[in-house]
Amino acid sequence: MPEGHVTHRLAGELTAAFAGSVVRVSSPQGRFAEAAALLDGQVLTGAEAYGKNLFIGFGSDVNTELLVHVHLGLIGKLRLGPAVPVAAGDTLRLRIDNGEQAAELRGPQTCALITPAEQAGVTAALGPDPLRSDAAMASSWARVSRSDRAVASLLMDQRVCAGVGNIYRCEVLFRQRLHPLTPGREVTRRRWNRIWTDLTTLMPLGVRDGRIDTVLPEHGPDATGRAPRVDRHGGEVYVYRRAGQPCLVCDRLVSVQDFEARHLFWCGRCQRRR
DNA sequence: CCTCTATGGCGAA
DNA sequence: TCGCCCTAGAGGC
Repeated sequence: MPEGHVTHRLAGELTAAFAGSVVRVSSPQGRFAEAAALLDGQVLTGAEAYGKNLFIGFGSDVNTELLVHVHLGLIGKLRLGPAVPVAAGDTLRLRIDNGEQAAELRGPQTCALITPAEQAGVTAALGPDPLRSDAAMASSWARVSRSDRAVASLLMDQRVCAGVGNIYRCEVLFRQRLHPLTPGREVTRRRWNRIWTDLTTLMPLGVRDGRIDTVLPEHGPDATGRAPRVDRHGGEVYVYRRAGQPCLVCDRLVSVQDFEARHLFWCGRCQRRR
């Protein structure tokens, strides 16, 4: 269940564990069996993340390099751990094993064998990724500033900025005190700049910690004396999945609304259209 | 045991 | 806009 911080963290873990070594590749569940057989016994060259997309490279020769494109979707999981035998009937789509450690992929939206050219096609369709040093935020501003769509919608659009999901979207809008339904056209360049900068602050912390924490120290349990409110996803947040609970800043009950097939959370007092 | 939900995105209508 | 896809954990009975 990933936003961009998860994919980037996984890319680092995969590279650290497997880069440069010959690996066994299999698909116990069967859906990726043909491709897995092709990769089995090859060298894993490294892994790279772009937004919510993860690319795992195989092959010793640049000309014959192949990549596994993984997108976890809503429910996919990729875990690294000690190599243990696969249980019968396991839902394991992809397994990578170097004899010591194993990576196990379950429930992905995408697990496909692609060429470098196809990878370039995937990334070309994505907006700048706040977690990448090559991110050009100007391209996201260009889209936002001429859109009538709500800023909440634009933030989730991977063509606008890659890697942001529902938690980061709701939280960054709270932190910047911006109402989620503000049309992109009404977002000033200065304000979008702050949103972008905030994402480039928050998301690396998510990669480092493996969880999304967005609450500033002055609103946290240490300063306020209240109990920490850690969401099931593992982090402490202002509004995400806190509907009906008091805002950590103003005590107004947090609002929720279904919006484009997702839950949108915000504080009706702290967050204004502007 | 069943039902619901979830950090997502696609294609059909 | 809706249904659907993939899986696992939480909660209800």
